[in-house]
Amino acid sequence: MISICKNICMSSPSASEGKGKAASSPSAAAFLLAQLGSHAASKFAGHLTELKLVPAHAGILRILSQTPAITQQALARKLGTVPSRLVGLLDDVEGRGLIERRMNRDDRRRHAVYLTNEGRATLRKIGELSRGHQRTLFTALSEEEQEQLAALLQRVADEQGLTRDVHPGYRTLGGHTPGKGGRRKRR
Amino acid sequence: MISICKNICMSSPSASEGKGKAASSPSAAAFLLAQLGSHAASKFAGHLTELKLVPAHAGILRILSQTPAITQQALARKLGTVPSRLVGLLDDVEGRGLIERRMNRDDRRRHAVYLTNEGRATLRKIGELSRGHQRTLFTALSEEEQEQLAALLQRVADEQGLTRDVHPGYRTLGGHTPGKGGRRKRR
DNA sequence: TATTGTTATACTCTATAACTATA
DNA sequence: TATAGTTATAGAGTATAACAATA
Repeated sequence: MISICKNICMSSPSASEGKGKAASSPSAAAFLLAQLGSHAASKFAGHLTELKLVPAHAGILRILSQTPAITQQALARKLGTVPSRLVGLLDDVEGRGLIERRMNRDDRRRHAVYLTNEGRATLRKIGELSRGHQRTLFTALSEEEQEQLAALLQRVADEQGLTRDVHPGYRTLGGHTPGKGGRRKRR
Repeated sequence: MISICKNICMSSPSASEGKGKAASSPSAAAFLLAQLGSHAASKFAGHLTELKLVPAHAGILRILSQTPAITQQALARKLGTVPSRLVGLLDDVEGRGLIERRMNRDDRRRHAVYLTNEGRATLRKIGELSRGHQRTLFTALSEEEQEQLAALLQRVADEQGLTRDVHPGYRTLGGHTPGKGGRRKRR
């Protein structure tokens, strides 16, 4: 299910530039961040396959636990994606009984999306996976150092204006354009 | 050239789980890492568009500067990709005069790939971009804190067995399989 | 027969735009 | 007319497997 596909992305600017002072490159931290972030995300996705879920599913479940009865439009906005993409993802998790689309009686165009009990149980399992993931990821650091790291990262994230809930994917790092599809006009 | 495509990937497990102690979630650091890593990689790719390059190009140039005369097979291995994919990427940079494929006289199947002078100049520009990237990424931190962060990250990366030169991409985090192509047998 | 570089192909993802139904 | 959810489609990426040249 999870593929082992790799992708060329960057290479470290660690090379020998200094005049002998073993100066670690000035952009080493940025590279490390990207490299480790990729690694962390990949490992997390791997853990999720135990539950036969992909990261996007987990993101949906979590948002639903925080914001029940959300509409698909709003959910798409929160996740930073387009409503059309949500359809299939919601189909996945609804088909497995993790969420429910309930009709809104006031406006029958809208669906209110809810987490089911099974969805909540799955979310708990995801939490357990996450904790295990975190433990194995940071074995090299003491408890205190982990907190130190988290604090530094949080400050960077805040300054960079990242939201605390969701992060966009890594899809189009290659500098390509994802395709300009569109339906044909029927006659 | 660079697309703004977002991708649902994870959501933070930051939710209210503790009993009031404002306990930051145990997997917050892993999430932050993934989120910031994505952000950093995306920004770096954005900077690279100034040079009309994608991250894979930069990775190739850098490896060539460290390992001249490398064969395409070896280069592919170093980058963690398949030789067939390298072909197009090398075509890109060769078409722009940044690299050269020279015929190996001893074994005419092999190409020795070299960086040109123009390629070296481009690599220097990439270095400048990287430094600027790093500066804007870590404005929130003092010089000392940046070093602290880099040290922590490096220890994690080493323990996790990541190489210092290249990192795999973020392509297949969605848990999909990239496609089972293959050529048709002629006749 | 094995290996190097290359090409053709299949499979996948993702956003766009049209579509249906409601308002 | 406008909006919510859906579907069909286009465009692009990536690994696979066959291929040609060489060993």
